[in-house]
Amino acid sequence: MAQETNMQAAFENVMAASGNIPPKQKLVLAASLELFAEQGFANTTTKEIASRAGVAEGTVYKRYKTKDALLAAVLAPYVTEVVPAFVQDFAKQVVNQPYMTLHEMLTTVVTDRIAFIKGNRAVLQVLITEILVRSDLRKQLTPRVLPLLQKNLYAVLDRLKANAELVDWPNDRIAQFMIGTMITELARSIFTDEDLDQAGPVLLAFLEKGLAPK
Amino acid sequence: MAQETNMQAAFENVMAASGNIPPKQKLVLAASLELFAEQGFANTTTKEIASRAGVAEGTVYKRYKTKDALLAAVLAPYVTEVVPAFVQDFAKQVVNQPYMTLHEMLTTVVTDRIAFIKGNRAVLQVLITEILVRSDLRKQLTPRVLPLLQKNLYAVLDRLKANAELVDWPNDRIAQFMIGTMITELARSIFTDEDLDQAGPVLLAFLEKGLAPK
DNA sequence: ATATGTGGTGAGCATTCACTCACCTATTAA
DNA sequence: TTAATAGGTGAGTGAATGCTCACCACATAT
Repeated sequence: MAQETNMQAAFENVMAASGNIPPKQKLVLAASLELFAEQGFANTTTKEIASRAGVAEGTVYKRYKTKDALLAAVLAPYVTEVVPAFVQDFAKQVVNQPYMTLHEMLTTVVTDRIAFIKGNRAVLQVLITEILVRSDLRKQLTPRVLPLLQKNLYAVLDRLKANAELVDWPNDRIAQFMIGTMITELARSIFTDEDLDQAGPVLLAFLEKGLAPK
Repeated sequence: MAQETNMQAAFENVMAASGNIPPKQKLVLAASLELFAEQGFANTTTKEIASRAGVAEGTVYKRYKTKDALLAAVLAPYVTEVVPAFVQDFAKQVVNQPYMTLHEMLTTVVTDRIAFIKGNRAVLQVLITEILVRSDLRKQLTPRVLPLLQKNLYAVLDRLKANAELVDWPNDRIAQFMIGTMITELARSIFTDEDLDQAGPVLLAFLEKGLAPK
């Protein structure tokens, strides 16, 4: 499917952007992400990171001057590249197709996002945790994500509402339910460690019914 | 409304149980909760707690021997008292009323939970954050909450399904959507700092439509 | 050959922080 | 009056941890 291909392209962009990074530094990044997801950022020591990456502690600090910079380096590509690419990708698929139905749109969103969650459980878990803990990160992220939603998603929602295909609620509420429902699936996978393959149709049906006009 | 009264009773139980606690220790608990919610558990020092509570650092350790014990003391009453009382309270209202419709049940749940979220934003934020970070807490909590849901909520769901009032999905999926949708409202309030007063009807409508039979 | 730069190392430093302890005060018990 | 107990204090401590730095290895340029 086209959306999956494009999403993978977003990943590969990140990987390509980290092409200049020497191999041991990649190990450091990978170990950081793993440990942050397992134990949380604050409960992870740089010594642990070094040991899991199989490098000396000095190596951890060679490129990333502080532990915070390391967290930023792990999350930044997702915030500045993957998520925007993801949203704009969605836009390309959906915005320019004026006859797309609610069902078709939700199918796209759900399919896409489930694949995304599957491929990024660890990063997403770290990101959500740190968003809850660090109010500065919250304030940094909001102006980056909100306009993207407004310019891409909201236009589609307005059109569907005009066609009486979508319930007449404020766009932020509808986005809340769409994104929130997807995140319940992430939460489920964190709790149960179960795979997400079966989830698609149910999530889709729940959203489609819940967001149908009255 | 009856459910709100009962829920307040649950709060008061906690407060009453902490009746033996000397006043300065209550200040310590209150300051801990505030700071944990603002900065996260790991980013909060015992010196900060002491200073916000207006006591000496030794006082913090008089009753609670470790910082972890302090976190437990803050969360425990909610895990062992408030949440179970809350669920069983729900049971009393709903389980024994065989003619209750989906609409009535969801009204109860949504009304109740919104009030609960409003009154417990801080604790819930700390609880969710720590659940994401500490896998041990996750494993400790699951066997305490799951049976409660199964014995109380699931019975009602089964009956509604039998009456063809509720969509025929597994109970855990339905619970996921119910709880998840409520949590999206908590997330919204964390992001926007907006009050939750207006949310009730929309959440209710979304759930009711989403969970209606096909 | 020499110099320069990049990536890597790990012992060690400075600081922070959870936690302790000897002491104080006040209330209750004997 | 004395003893005992409980709550409170804050300077002090040891361990942990983020971070540095002098040094090494190797490649490329001069």
